[in-house]
Amino acid sequence: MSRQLQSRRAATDRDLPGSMGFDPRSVSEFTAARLSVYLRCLEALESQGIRHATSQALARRFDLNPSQIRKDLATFGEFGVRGVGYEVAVLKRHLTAILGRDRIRPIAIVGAGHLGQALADYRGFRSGGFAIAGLFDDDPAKIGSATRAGVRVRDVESLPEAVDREGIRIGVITVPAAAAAEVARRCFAAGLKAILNFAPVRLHAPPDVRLKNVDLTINLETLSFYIPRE
Amino acid sequence: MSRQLQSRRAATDRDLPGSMGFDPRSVSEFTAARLSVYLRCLEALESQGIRHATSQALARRFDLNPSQIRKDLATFGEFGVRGVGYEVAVLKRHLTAILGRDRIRPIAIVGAGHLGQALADYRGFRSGGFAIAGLFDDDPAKIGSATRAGVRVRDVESLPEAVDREGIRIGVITVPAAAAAEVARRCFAAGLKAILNFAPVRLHAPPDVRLKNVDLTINLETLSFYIPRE
DNA sequence: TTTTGTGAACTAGTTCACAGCT
DNA sequence: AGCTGTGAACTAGTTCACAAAA
Repeated sequence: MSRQLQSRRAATDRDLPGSMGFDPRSVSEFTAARLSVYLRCLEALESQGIRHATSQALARRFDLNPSQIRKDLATFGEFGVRGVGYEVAVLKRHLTAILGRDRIRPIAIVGAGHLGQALADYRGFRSGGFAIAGLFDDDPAKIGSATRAGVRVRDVESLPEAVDREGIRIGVITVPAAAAAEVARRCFAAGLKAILNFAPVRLHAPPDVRLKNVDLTINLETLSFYIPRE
Repeated sequence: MSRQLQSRRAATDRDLPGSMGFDPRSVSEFTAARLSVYLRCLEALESQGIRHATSQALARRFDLNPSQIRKDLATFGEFGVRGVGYEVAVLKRHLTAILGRDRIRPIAIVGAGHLGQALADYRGFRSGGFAIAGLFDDDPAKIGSATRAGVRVRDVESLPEAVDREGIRIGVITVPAAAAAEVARRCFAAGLKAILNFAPVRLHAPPDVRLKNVDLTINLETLSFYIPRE
């Protein structure tokens, strides 16, 4: 299964789920994450005035295999020219569309603690094509206050309305572990379709919501596992 | 290759690299990350007074397969009792030793921006057995100041000395993209053996240093890739 | 019985190697 | 000649299924 995308069709076909010619669910998370890396790289190349790149040249920048890159791209169409390589502008345009980077994606951050506030102020999100549409909390002491960079903390009760009005699809959970399950439920109920969870608990999402856990403690512990003990 | 750990040896053997009876390098990152999840779960079970658990019972808590758990554990020894299951205290003790959770691991955070400060103040690290040994920056305006929770910002020039004196092995990089490569070099030179990198650049580390990238923008973009576009 | 520990089977992800264009 | 696109081969990770032990 899931081979239906490997066929020799052009990227402009419009006969699969949605309006984009491919079904994202059949693309592995590894591939999706690499697309993001490729796009970032192409933006850099373009700003350096480089108009043209081969899979080999791209592969050297990360430590990746050239066929990996070609396979990843082939999932979505034929963007290269045999014997020549890829035109930076063309490939960038396609990846931009594939990743939805052509519009600004509003995100909601739930949990205005240290981490939530830091993320709300993080400039990398804006430059990455995201916008902090709202920072929410349920603590009356925090609601109405603002982060260092001036993002106002809103009442989490107003989340559904904000999601609705501002077309938010993506939520970031930065509440303590104990509150995470309940907050996740609120996010699902409000209509969010993707959740990045920083709380140190495994949440489980309904089938139409994509969830990714970024557990900082587990990341650190995994790293430290590999340090040789004397 | 790397099958040498699957044999029927007991967990107390001391004949492999280091002093712990197994070579961490031959353990996959997936397995290592799950060990951390298991240990956290066992701590919870123990505090609830539950003395005993089967792989099936553990598997139900996350959405994992019971044989996955048994295989993960079997990498390190035979900790269970056939027909019965695992004794929580016994398994917890072994995982605690395997993950090095039996001592407090000092970490250095380099980059005292929003994110670095938020991480320095994050209580989850402390409760997870880590201690913020130092928060470093090269900006004279920041050096000497303190985070909300009172962590002092130190001069990054003093990193090697701090690493040496305080036995720090783990570094967290939270500087802007442009500074990351140079900061990483300083971390390697100072003797850090594991790096958690939040800067949106792929760094490459010497072979004796373990590096993990946590790129927040790529995480968000990967998530948003799976949201159905109308 | 019951449940572990583990080869065997399976599935997913990566790399190879080459046919097919330019 | 050179590089893409892609089946085939390979490698890593997961799940199955059952012998071994309590």
